[in-house]
Amino acid sequence: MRIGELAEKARTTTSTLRYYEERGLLPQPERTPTGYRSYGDESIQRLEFIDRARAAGLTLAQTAEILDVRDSGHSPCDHVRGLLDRQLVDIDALIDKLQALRSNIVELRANATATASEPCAPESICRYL
Amino acid sequence: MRIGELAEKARTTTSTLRYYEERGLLPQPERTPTGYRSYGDESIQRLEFIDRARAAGLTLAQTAEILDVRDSGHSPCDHVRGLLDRQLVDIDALIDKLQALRSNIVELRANATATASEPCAPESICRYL
DNA sequence: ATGAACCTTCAAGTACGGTTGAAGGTCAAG
DNA sequence: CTTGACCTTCAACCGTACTTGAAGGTTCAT
Repeated sequence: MRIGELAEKARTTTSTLRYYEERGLLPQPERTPTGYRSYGDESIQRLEFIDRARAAGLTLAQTAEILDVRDSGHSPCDHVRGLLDRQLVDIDALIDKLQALRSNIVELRANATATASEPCAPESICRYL
Repeated sequence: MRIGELAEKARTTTSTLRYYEERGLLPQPERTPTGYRSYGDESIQRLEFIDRARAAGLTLAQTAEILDVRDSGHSPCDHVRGLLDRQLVDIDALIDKLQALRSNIVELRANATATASEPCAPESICRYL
């Protein structure tokens, strides 16, 4: 299978596949005599895994780590559990931060409505902020 | 006031101030005869405004827009209200997305715990994802 | 044998908000 | 008159995940 066909089957682009290879997510594939990349069907599974990892919010670097562990013959499962745990902590912190930001904006917006009739002083630039 | 003093008063760095100038958030300041930037006290107010805009999640580009309106002699308040409204919509969408991601991770993690004793098949890479 | 559609590499650009470094000029104190 | 802290410009770098473009080679159908 050449790169275009794999890209289509994995619903991505050829540039992304070359990029994944460069980042170490895909192994260097065999080449045809004229230098074209040649992939086997297992590449589709691998790309589906990468997709699931992305859906779990893992970065390409984290995903590459998991694949490295698997490629070196070990089970990456302990590592994956650890990553998922850290993901949860990080995401909760981010949500908290966004909710604080949201509260801030809601308050600013309410204040802006309440005082909409009075003009802002130029030196304050805009008192709604 | 030279750039170092302003940076200290506004709790930032000289590089950031030069960067803000380049991005159009700070006007080009007067210069001393030897080329040093020379700022008045109003620059502190302006930097505090920029800080509040950042605290409301506005980008430097949006903040520069507001300052442009004010600098051209108009009140930016209508514009600011619009920006805050859009901020709220965007942030709500982002929170929703993160909560969906969180649910996904929680489910993956629960499944990982439940099946921790069974080894993962190599071709699935890791079935926890 | 020609043209479309595919493939190759390598470099650079995208958004975001700065930071870091090099190479040099200026200011105030001792 | 020297030392150290300050200032100048310009360019390149950070992380994230790609995309875009240039310049060229290959494959396949007609």
